[in-house]
Amino acid sequence: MRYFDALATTLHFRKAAEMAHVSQPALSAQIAEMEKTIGAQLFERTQRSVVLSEMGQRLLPRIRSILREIRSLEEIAAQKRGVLQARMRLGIIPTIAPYLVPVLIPKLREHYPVLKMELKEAVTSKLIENLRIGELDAIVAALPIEDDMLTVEPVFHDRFLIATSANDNDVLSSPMTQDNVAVERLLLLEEGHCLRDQALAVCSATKQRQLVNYGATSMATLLQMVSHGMGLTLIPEIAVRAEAGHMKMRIIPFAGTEPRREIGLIWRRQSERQDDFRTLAQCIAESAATLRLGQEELAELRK
Amino acid sequence: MRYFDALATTLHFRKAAEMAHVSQPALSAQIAEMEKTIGAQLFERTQRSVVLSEMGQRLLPRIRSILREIRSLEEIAAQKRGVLQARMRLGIIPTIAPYLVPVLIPKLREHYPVLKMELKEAVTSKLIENLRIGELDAIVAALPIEDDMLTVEPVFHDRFLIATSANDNDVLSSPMTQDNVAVERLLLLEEGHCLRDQALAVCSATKQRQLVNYGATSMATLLQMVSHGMGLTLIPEIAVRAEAGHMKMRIIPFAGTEPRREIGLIWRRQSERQDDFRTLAQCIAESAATLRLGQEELAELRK
DNA sequence: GTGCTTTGATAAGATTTTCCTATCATGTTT
DNA sequence: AAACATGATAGGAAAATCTTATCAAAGCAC
Repeated sequence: MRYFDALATTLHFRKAAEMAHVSQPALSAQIAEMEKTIGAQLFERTQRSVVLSEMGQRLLPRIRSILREIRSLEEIAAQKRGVLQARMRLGIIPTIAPYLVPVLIPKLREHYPVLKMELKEAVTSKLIENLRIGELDAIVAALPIEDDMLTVEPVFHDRFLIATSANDNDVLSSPMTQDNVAVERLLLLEEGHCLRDQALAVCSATKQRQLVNYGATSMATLLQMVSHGMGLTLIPEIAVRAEAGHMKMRIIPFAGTEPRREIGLIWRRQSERQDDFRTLAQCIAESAATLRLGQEELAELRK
Repeated sequence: MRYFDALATTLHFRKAAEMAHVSQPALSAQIAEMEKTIGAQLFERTQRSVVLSEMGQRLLPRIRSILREIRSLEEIAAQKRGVLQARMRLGIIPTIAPYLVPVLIPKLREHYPVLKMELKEAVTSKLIENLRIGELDAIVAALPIEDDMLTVEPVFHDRFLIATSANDNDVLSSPMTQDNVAVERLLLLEEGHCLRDQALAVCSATKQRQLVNYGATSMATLLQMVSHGMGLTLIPEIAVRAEAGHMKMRIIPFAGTEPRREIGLIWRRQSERQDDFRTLAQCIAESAATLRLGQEELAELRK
């Protein structure tokens, strides 16, 4: 049934097989087997395309419903054991994971030693896909996320600061505002990262043509570039201590209203593990709080 | 899940294994496996008894619902192919099967050559059990049957006649009524057959103490006994031609209002194969009609 | 057309799962 | 005490499922 669901979703044997984590022949065989026992075609394979047959259309909602019920069953079972006692598969976006995880995991280990955490790092769109198909139980990502299937719980705010080279004294001359960011020197993450879009939104969108078009693959490489004087970038507060500590860099807060991103925990609306998620959200909020910078720290980073 | 359902029903490993058609160790292992993956006890095994744990109670309705949905899925698939195209597992009580089947099967074969009929012969209570747990799709039995899970469709009436030895001339002296049946000579089927109870109901219940307590295992043996002068019995009309034809026997209709049984087709209320069942009921009615006796035939049998 | 890519089906062999028979341990009944 | 009933365990067989490798057909580039 999972294979049927996947194939009905993708209408493509290979992609469905990938989604179901099996080889394409295995999926083919199972679909063929299913059609045999049912005694009718479920999919019409015209050349070049796969389409649901009438029978397939009729059965699809039922099968989806069954799969949903089974998943809910698993969740109830997990829930029954107590808060955060069952395996939790958590997705985290790459601009949060490396900073949050080292704080969150020990904290969880301390309070919930039985909990098995499985982590996955990917960009928001991938995580949402994984969440929807039930391969993840929850994800940590930047808001807003709007999706009827999902419940979104805001967890903490993460302000943006400017990271630039230690030699760069220009940024000290006047208070840093969103308008006077030197966009022509702005370095960004590669496409797909929400932080890239947020950075563009923060800095005045009018000058975007002048962008340096590079696209770093991670926060760490991006800041490596910054520290080597190749430009400046927005850095989320939670990343500062980990990244700026051992690099020659200057970190400048914005003047006035500081731009920030809101980070939330997201799960499937019909999930039965509400308590788990609320508890987890609380832990994440506490972990994030420890990553916030004090005044002295900020002054030091400003050099 | 089927095993879980069976065990929750029987609260007994052996009986559950039997119901699920597997060996007891197989069921034990699967339940143990299920408890392991869920991480909690599903059943509490105190000495001498098996009880659903709280977790088990919580999961039971969900699992039943899933099993029900899966069965409904199969039925929809079967139905979609057209009327009476999918395997039909039919249960028939022993006092009908041997007479109806030889007429019904050829008829079905003619009109629905693709149909695969699987027949099972057992007493009503066994058939109902099998129907409820989904091992049969429908049953043919004597009414009344009252069960919230089931739908009952009356199909035909089958009157009772008196069968006695060919030498027995007493029965010819006066018109045969329900009151003057020689109950002390009445032979019956063994316990469990509904025909036994019906025969007792037909003949005045006041004299039941005088019963010959034998209990034949089948209509054929019963009539064998009758033809050897060991007594008399009630014979359903549909059985007469097959049984009385080659035996020395006298068949006498009741005078006045003839006692009869009503035969119905019964299926699970939630089954999706309504059309199949209506069609099948029609075929059964037609088959039964061919077993009805004509006037001349009756006269001949009276000798 | 000839080669190249894509797509789903097929084949063969390995792996995993599930099952069955036989047996055991424990408590119950006679 | 002996026979019985009940669920767990062990060992090996059977069945289902998966993976890799390969194929055939169709679309596409040249």
